[in-house]
Amino acid sequence: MGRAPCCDKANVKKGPWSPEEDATLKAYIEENGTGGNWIALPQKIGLKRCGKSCRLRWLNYLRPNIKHGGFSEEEDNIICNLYISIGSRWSIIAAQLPGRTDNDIKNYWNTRLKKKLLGRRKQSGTNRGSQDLMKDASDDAHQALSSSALERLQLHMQLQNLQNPFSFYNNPALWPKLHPFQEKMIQTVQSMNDQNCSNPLMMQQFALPNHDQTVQGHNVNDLLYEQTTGASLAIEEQYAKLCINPKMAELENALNGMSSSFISTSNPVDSTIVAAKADGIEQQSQGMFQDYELGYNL
DNA sequence: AACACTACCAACCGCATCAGA
DNA sequence: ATCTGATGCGGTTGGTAGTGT
Repeated sequence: MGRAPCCDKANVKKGPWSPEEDATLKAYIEENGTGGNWIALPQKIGLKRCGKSCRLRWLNYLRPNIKHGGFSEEEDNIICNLYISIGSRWSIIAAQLPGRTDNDIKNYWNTRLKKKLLGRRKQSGTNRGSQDLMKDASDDAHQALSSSALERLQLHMQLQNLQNPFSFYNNPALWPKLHPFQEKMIQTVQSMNDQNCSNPLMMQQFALPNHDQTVQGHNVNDLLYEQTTGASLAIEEQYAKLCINPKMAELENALNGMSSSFISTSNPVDSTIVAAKADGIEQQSQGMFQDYELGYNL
């Protein structure tokens, strides 16, 4: 069966837009608006284009006040923070950056910003061989962990100021006990690596859950995001424990009320973000523990 | 000069959600 | 409550320009 196509593919032009097409579309929309019907629009103005294509062209390129390229440092920071916080919800991120489109931000992230930020840590490493091995092993062992989650975790850790001797991540004594399954995975990886690959940060990656998962209703990356935006060291440690060890859920009582207060007060962006966070927490709190219980019982 | 490789970005595709009948 | 078409969104692809060999 399959879904019916949105337009007659055979009679629709694809590929780059010509200046004439741009002018036709722009002139019509500026004069009449979209009429609330993108599908009918191209036929109305004599364009051999799919309605979706017209919409995309208008939103991403033709509409007024669009900015292309030249992202500022401030915009980089906003994108980075929001990505860590809510993931690849480009439309929400774009809503925080006037003149930017979701497509533009997505492209910018995927082609430049991600490399700029994640590349920094790789370059600063002294043992590339170990890191590569660890990365490969991580890829194999954690196929289920989305690349988005890994990126966000890597970014988060960078933002933790890893050189800080008082950082949670630089105090192994503070780390919670790992799950036996996680221990085993780490041993496997270590055996693959003849050098000392005891980088605790990589180890932490094995233990951290998917970016959209939650611990007893606390969205993991919301918690991580709060760490990056000034939560106290004590709270940071508690949250880190929550991320790493699902059995630490009894901490929930102690943390009760904390998540709702930080979501409502400490996030600098608008209510859209707050709503997105709340939505994620609400929807995913159930699945997280089922997943972990399954994993724990393996 | 020619080829290979990489980076960038516009556009496409398919799925999810929304809105109205 | 259900169905259907329109719209929105995010992942992916393909073309092109730039750079290296």
